[in-house]
Amino acid sequence: MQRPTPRERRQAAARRALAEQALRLFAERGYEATTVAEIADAADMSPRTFFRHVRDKDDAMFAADEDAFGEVLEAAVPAGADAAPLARLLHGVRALAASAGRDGDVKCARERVLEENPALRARDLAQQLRWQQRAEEFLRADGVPAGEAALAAGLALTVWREAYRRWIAAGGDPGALAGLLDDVTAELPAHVRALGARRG
Amino acid sequence: MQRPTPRERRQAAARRALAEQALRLFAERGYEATTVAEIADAADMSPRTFFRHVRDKDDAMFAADEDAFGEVLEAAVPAGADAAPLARLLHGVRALAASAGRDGDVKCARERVLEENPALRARDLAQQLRWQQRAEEFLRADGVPAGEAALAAGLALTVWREAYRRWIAAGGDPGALAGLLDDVTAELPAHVRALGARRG
DNA sequence: GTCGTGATGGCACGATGTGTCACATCGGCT
DNA sequence: AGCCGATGTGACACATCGTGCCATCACGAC
Repeated sequence: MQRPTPRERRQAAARRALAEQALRLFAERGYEATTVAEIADAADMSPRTFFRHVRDKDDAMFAADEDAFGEVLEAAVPAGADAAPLARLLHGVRALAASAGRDGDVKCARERVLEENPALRARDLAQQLRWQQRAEEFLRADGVPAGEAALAAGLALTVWREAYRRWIAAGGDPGALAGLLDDVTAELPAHVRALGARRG
Repeated sequence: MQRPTPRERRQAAARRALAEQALRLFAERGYEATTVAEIADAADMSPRTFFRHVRDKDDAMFAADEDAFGEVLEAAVPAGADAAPLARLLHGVRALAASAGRDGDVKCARERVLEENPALRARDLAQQLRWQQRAEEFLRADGVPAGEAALAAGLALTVWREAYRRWIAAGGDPGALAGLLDDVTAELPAHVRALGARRG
């Protein structure tokens, strides 16, 4: 977490501007109806420069978030291989909720755009998969067996996704995400217990 | 399940040919290096007709599977709202394993292609999300509350994905998928129990 | 055999994404 | 201050993607 160089600062600013303008334009006139030239123009750069900052049109909307999330998560997962893997990951997810659960209006608008555009939704899911894989590697680096780490990471992501889904459905009240996360976590045992109790 | 018309038969044959040739070409020379014109040519149709059968280049690879999977799953989920939601879904998933766990070589090749091409992986994840949503709707149609149905669907998909991942990692032995599915299911209680036992 | 419906192919077009070169701008250096 | 290398930016050309449009062809009904 050393201070960014001027170069990095300008690049980050450009990515933020692109993400903001892309989300705005996608929400206003739709994803397909928005051209790269328009996004680039709204962010004060040439179309050619647009592709220097982001990989493609989809990437523009995700350019901002990609940096922060992973770092927040990994920094908040407590070390110590004695605790349960899923418990450790959920601790990190809770910290992520505190960070991500603030500007609910923007997140709701973003979710509306994702809902209407399968290509963007797919991109979002791919990003979530990368988080899951990073969480899995994190556990394995602490000696957790591969299969156990992968399953724990998958479960943690499922809990996060369901809590986030409920949060958006409820309007994105600031601060409510953490409580929903606890709700979903508390519901896990019931699902699994009922599974084991099935037909003796 | 009425017999298909000649038109539907030809269309299905075209989609199968496209999926087969697309997977082959993507595996041979890479996704980016393969043009739509080449896939269309390998499947004996003009580029223009290519886009009549599949939405875009990505879609060519998924054109075949999209039909079967969902039907198999939904047909195998037992009705009866008295059983636990997750148990019902996992029963359907087990039937899916019996159907999908056969030609492991093709599935491994397919997975290699997905691993090397984020765009295709994203498409695959989007398809999995659609399955999850269909499973959720299926439960809700039987009176399961929304939140419970969504979480159960998410958990079922997580179990499926982890079992499938292990199956591919182990080489895709025919018939081994069902056993891995049972393994992962059996590991669920440990993760959740350890979660509850954490700090009193 | 003829006609109509639907599938196909060919053409043109806008949009996406990349290679390449030229210019501007910012930093350190004397 | 003035120079100079490095990096960022713009402009053009280009291949590919995906679609609208119309002409053509195959197949079934009569």
